[in-house]
Amino acid sequence: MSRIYTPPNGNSTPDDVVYAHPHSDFTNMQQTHMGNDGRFHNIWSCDIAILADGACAGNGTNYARAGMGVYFAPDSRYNISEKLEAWDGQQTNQHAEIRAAVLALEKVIELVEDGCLQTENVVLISDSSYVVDAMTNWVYRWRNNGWMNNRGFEVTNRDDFERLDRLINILDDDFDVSVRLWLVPRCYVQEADRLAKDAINS
Amino acid sequence: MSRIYTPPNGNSTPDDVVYAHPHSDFTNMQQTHMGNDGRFHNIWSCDIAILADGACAGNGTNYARAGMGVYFAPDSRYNISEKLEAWDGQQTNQHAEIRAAVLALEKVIELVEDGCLQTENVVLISDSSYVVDAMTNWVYRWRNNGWMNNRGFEVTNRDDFERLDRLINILDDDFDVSVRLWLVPRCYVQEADRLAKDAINS
RNA sequence: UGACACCAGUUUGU
DNA sequence: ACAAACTGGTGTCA
Repeated sequence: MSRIYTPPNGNSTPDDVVYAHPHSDFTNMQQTHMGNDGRFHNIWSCDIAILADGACAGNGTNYARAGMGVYFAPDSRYNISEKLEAWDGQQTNQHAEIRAAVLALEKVIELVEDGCLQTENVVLISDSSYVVDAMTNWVYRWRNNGWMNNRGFEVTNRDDFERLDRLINILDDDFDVSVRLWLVPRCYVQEADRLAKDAINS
Repeated sequence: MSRIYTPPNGNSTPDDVVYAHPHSDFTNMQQTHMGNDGRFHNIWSCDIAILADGACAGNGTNYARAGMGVYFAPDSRYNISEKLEAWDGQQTNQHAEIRAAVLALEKVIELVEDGCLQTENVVLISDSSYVVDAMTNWVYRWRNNGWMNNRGFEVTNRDDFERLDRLINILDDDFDVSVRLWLVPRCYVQEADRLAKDAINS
């Protein structure tokens, strides 16, 4: 199945589609359930949408600092605001964008394994055509050509792209969760952007 | 004589060589002279350097639009900014690059015939190895093999290559002007690039 | 296979 | 206004 998410109405925005969906907000959930860790969690059996965004202060300079934001819902305990550690790869905007998507799907797997989330469809929302195009178009070529870009060099951030690709396949194969990506304008991922920037300034 | 220009110091750039040369700037010229057209022109007796560049918006698409830029000096009246007309051949980057060189040398001949330029050495500066290699290497074979490329097909843009080749020979034979070509990185032909792009967006 | 151009698009920043 | 980080493509030759 296609990894591209297309909203029911072609012109729909996340505001229309996600927030109109009663199941998109974890925090409004009243039902709780004791998870494998002995703590109470909300239980979901629904389609969910997640915002992922990266930020990088001083991008392109040698003092760049990158961070990732993953947003499930207002004040959700599952939201992520994480710095990209200096030892953990290049401090670039692109790297942060990919890594945000990775964190989002890793969290989904964690929640599903924990039993506190039951879902069949995840929509990963990003404003990065770099990430969305990579996972919906380019990756199929890359898998066949040894991850080479048009200029004959190895694809930058290959490790994280492979990781993201693998996560999508694992969710599909092992958990029956189909992940699709939705490319949206910047203004619709502000909550995740906030979380990414907060991580940088902490 | 070789058509390749090699700067005195192998690592020199146009910035080093051209702009350090006091005669490279038409606009600083104080002496004027009435030309054949009854108008006043600057008179030169010097070696000159000219930047030529082509641009092509949407190159490779069916809505491509190409333009040429020729740069003598800041705000020189001799600078050229010209669109490649639709009826005047293929709208491609390569075509524009060659045509820019053609326009430059046609302008030189015009100025020399007008008597407003006296020169023995012209350096035509381009960032196109396609054009420079063609005029400094490949053309000698092409003249002997009926303008065939390696794959046995006729050389693309043959007409303009022949025209350019002829201009160089005419300048040499009829005007005692030796033309040499200098291949430089993109960043050194920005002024001509600007003129080419301006032509497209007009 | 190599090289030089010419573009298209997105994000991140100062 | 500038630049960096990234991808995709064509135009052409050897």
